[in-house]
Amino acid sequence: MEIPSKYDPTTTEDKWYAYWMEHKLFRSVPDERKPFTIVIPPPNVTGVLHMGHMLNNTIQDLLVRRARMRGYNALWVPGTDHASIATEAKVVQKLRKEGIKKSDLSRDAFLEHAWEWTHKHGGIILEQLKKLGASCDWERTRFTMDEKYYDSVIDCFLDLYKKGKIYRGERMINWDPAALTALSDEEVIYKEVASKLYHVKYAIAGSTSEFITIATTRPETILGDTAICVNPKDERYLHLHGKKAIVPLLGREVPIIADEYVEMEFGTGCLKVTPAHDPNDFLLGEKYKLEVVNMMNADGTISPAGQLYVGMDRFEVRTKIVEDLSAAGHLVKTEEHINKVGYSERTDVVIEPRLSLQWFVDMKELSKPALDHVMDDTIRFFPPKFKNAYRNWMENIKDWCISRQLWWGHRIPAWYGPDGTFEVAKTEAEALALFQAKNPAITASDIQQDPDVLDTWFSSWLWPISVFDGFYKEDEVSYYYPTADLVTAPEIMFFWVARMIIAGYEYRGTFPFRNVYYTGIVRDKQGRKMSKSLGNSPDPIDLMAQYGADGVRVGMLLSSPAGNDLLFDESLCEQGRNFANKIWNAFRLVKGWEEKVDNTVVQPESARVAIEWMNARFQAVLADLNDDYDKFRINEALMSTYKLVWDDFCAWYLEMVKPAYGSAMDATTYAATISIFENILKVLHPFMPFLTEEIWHFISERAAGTGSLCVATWPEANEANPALLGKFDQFTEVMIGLRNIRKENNIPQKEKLSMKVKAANADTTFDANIIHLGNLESIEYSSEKPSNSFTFIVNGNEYFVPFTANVDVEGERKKLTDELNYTKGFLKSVEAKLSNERFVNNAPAAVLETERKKQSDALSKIAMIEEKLSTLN
RNA sequence: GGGAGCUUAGCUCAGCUGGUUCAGAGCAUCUGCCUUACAAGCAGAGGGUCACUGGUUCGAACCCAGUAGCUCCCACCA
Repeated sequence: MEIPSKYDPTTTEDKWYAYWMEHKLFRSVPDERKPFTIVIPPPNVTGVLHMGHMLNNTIQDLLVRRARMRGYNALWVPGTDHASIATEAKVVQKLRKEGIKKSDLSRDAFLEHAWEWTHKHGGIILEQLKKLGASCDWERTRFTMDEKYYDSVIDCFLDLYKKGKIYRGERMINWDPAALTALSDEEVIYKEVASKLYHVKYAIAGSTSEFITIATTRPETILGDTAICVNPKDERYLHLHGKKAIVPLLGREVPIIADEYVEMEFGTGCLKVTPAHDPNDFLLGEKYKLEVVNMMNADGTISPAGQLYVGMDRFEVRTKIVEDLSAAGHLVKTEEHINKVGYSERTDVVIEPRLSLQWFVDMKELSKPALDHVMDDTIRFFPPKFKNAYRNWMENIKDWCISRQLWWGHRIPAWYGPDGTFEVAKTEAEALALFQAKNPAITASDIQQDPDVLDTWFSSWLWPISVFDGFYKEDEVSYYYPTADLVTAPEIMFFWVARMIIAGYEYRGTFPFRNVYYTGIVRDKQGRKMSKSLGNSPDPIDLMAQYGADGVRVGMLLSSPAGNDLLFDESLCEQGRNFANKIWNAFRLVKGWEEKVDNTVVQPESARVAIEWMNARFQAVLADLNDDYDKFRINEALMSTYKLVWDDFCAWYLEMVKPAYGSAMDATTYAATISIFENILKVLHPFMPFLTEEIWHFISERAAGTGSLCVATWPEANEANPALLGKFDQFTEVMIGLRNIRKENNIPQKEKLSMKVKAANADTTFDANIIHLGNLESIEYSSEKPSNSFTFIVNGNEYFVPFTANVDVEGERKKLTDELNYTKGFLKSVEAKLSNERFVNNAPAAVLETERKKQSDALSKIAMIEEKLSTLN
């Protein structure tokens, strides 16, 4: 059979993914095994795969595949999020392109479009995840608007309402004038912008000469002014307390009040108060019973209450009113000013603080267990530094505004009667019954359901429960919940992670996941966040086509410790691809031996030792690997595996057991090599599932399905034999010594050499390999020190390779002299330490001991080198 | 304004309890090799004031204080 010298992932990947699906190897149902569960952070239903997903899902797949191999009943639940505002925005945009305005459509007609869009684009991302190799149980794919899931969201609302945790209230909320909806605080992004601070003077009522000057960045809100406020301690304005000011352009008289809230140092120390359009002003308004003038419409235009500029956009008005103020002589000056302005996360328009009736969740009590159990490490954060931010947020948690003025989502189960009262109920019939209990005359046509939907996160916070229909049946949720690990981005720690923990304690009485692994942000080489608008993000599908899914997986994991941003560079994928190719070629070599196996050939000593060592080495790395996984040091686990394969297995082991060209191989060595290779494939599998599965089946016939590598048993941990590993290190040093002699003196590898050893610590374990790999005639042990030889020292043993024909004796002398000088310098530093009385008196015995050993070793080495120098002639 | 974190080789980062894993890894670079698994490879080599300043200690990349720079999170200074 001819195997190509380069690994070709394209056909392999599709073949094995189909195989895994066909044999339902990712399927999980409860059984007697211990469960290991991961729920996917559901991507937006109409989203496409980006690099962040790649990183995130590669890690999840890695964890779940390893757990599966370790005998857990491993389940990775996939699904998508309806992403109410994001999806609705996309649908609105698409309709606009077709010349349809949302406002022209009925709710039902709009939802029909939205579902159509969802069915068309929904699940693309899940198909893309399959390309990556994601081992999800696809039969369980959930959507946050599935019928049952929808029900659980509504039931959760009803439950919290009954518990008095949900209330409706008029609050200052963040209003998105483009999407025409309220946003939670977390959906507002503050950006520093260069703006202007306008100083505007207001006349004092009853005086023609007196003025008071305020400073504002939003002059258009002057239309909503109902007071002027100064600090009571501010001596500049004492004389104005209790007087009234006249709002420019409008001529409205407003009170001048005094409150500590005003900073005397900022601006003029004098603040205009617009209770309807600023959260702080709103509080002042409540405190001083001020009039509330709501001068802005939902879309950011001026309302009739503003009196002037009615119907104009808020930003046009800003320009216009400044001109008018200036013309009327009210503008004192304009300063450049940097301030922070809130933008909508989704639509990127400036948020308008707006007074409105919204639904809220009272978070104070609900969140308590969620705070405590992260702080006491019941739920562990990786890296733990995020506990700080979490605590900070949880300790200052505010009520959660959960209503959104959108159509796409879970509709709020509240109905309003003709008198404005409301009832919360699961269905309209139930609501009607509640109304009729109070007033039998009310009919269905008298009541109307709240038009708003719930915040997306009000559904996704139930994800770890509701994917198992945990609100309705126990069989699955009691088995799979709490889940094992959650892999997500720190950006959604408050949006999602914290709230899932809260819901978990509220509805299951325990944590939703044991570990939270926070990935970093995938950035480009210059450290910029990858984004569509910058165009700096490669298409993951293209990448996988180019480097193979395994190559990209390795590339993603090579340099991404938890919580650290990943500076992505395609060369990482290249390295991943090269690694895949290396493994492939190791396989080709081993496969090539199969037909050379000869039962009559006796196993060479060199191979016997090599096998023993390789097994020990494997065990040592396996121990590290398991430890790295436990600590979520994913990139270190990968690097250990990388070195195990490349350095230990390929560079050393395979060379040690490789039979001479054309020679046969003994059966024992071949079998052992296959066994080692299989173990290596197992630990590689979570990183590179496709390639390893391919080789696994090339190695031998496997039972259909059950013989798949992804359900093979993770290698058992055993003693590593550290003594042998130590001897091996010594062996490699001898080999390096020999290679250097050849290299420096241009002695071809083909030329056989002989070697003599004056051994202080004779150990012949690896001699057969030294002869084999070093291409030596022999190794002779003697107490003699042969002259005219190349020499090197390893662990107190002196190695001599007699000069061959054309030798540079001077060069050899210089080399020895350099080494001598270095060793003398080293000795000097050690002796300086040892002659320091305070060191000798204070350092622990063990440290002292090693220093003394260093000293004696250096002394004997110096003696050896000097002696060798004297034998050169 | 408050908080957290970071600064170690050209790049990305390890360095866990202060001392034999103590100055490391991978990549990149340079040199020599198409050696019958692999040039997507092999054999070697160079490269660091551990941000800076001081302190503690017999001993500091590591602990403490300060300084500088960078990053992130939180917060309504108009």
